[in-house]
Amino acid sequence: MTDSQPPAGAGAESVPPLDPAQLGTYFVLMEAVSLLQHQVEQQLRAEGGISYVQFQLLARLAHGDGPLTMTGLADGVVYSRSGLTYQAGLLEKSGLITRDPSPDDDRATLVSVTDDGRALVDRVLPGHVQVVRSLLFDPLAGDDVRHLGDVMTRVRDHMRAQPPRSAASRRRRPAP
Amino acid sequence: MTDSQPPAGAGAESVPPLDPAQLGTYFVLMEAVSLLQHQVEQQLRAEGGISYVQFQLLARLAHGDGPLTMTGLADGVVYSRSGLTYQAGLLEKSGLITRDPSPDDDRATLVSVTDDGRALVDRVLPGHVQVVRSLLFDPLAGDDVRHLGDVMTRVRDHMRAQPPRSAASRRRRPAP
DNA sequence: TATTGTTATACTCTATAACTATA
DNA sequence: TATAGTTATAGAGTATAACAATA
Repeated sequence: MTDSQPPAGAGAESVPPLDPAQLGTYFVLMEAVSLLQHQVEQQLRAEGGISYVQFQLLARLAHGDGPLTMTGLADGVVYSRSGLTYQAGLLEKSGLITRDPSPDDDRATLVSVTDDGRALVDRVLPGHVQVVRSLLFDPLAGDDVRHLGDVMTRVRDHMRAQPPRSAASRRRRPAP
Repeated sequence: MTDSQPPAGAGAESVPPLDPAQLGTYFVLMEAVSLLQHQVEQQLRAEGGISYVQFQLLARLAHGDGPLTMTGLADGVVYSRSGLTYQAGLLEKSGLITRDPSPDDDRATLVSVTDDGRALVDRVLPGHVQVVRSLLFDPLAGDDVRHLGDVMTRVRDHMRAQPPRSAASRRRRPAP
């Protein structure tokens, strides 16, 4: 945020580059989380036969108060309606969730975890926690954890506040 | 959520749960980065027709000193050999990289960026930087950025130092 | 024997568009 | 007209195993 240099190569000169600290932080953040994601996926697949997306959906239902609508469940986990329908279909087929019509809104579907679903989360969680602890928290001090949580919460909230670029926006039809 | 309870359902009682701060930090980290990844993918796809993986490969070659072997290029970006061959095939078909036999090691392939590849990186970078800045760095102070970079560097290095669970390890053949 | 890279194949996942039904 | 959800379908990506060639 000090002085801005013009970009070196081609491109819009209206966009100042990131300073080196920012660029490095961005790349290492993406790299570290990518590695973490990969290991976590391995653990979940090996011990529970589920993906991280499915784990998130189950965990959200298992730790929440009650059933969620499909839309409520999708929030932040899946970026298209059909994607959630697909995942919910798999989970339902495996007997981990149920889908029932909502009494309040006849358009909506209420999703609930089954006992099997809860059991699966419980079965997978210890190993999951172990992986996360040994990979993510092992090299961090308590202060680091708090600060990381604080920082990423701000980032998350900031992104959530932004109008999503392509979430609910319907595409305008070009003239046929 | 104050005192730690023993795991309710099935599972290993030898694995203590994460404390709430750790669990929250883990989830918000994954969520925020997932949102960021998604937006970044959109930008790269829209402005350059490439995925983030492809962008990483090109950027690594464009900012590095010279050609890399396939194995060197894969490092941390792709988790299977065939995955890299696939991506390299796409990039080569698009004229963004070239693959040539290595003079040093006749088994190896040396990958280089073409001028088109560099041009693409240059063309895409301003928008990329803009997205990253507005989504990730906007809500952060300079100290936050440094600390985040420091923390994630430690995490990355720690994960790299761990013996990878399934990277180069050959599967042992079960008795036939 | 170990390593580098490719191929074939199967599978998972995602997203777009069209559709139904309800608010 | 807008929203909730499903379906069909197509495309991108990944991983495993088998393979060839070189170290």
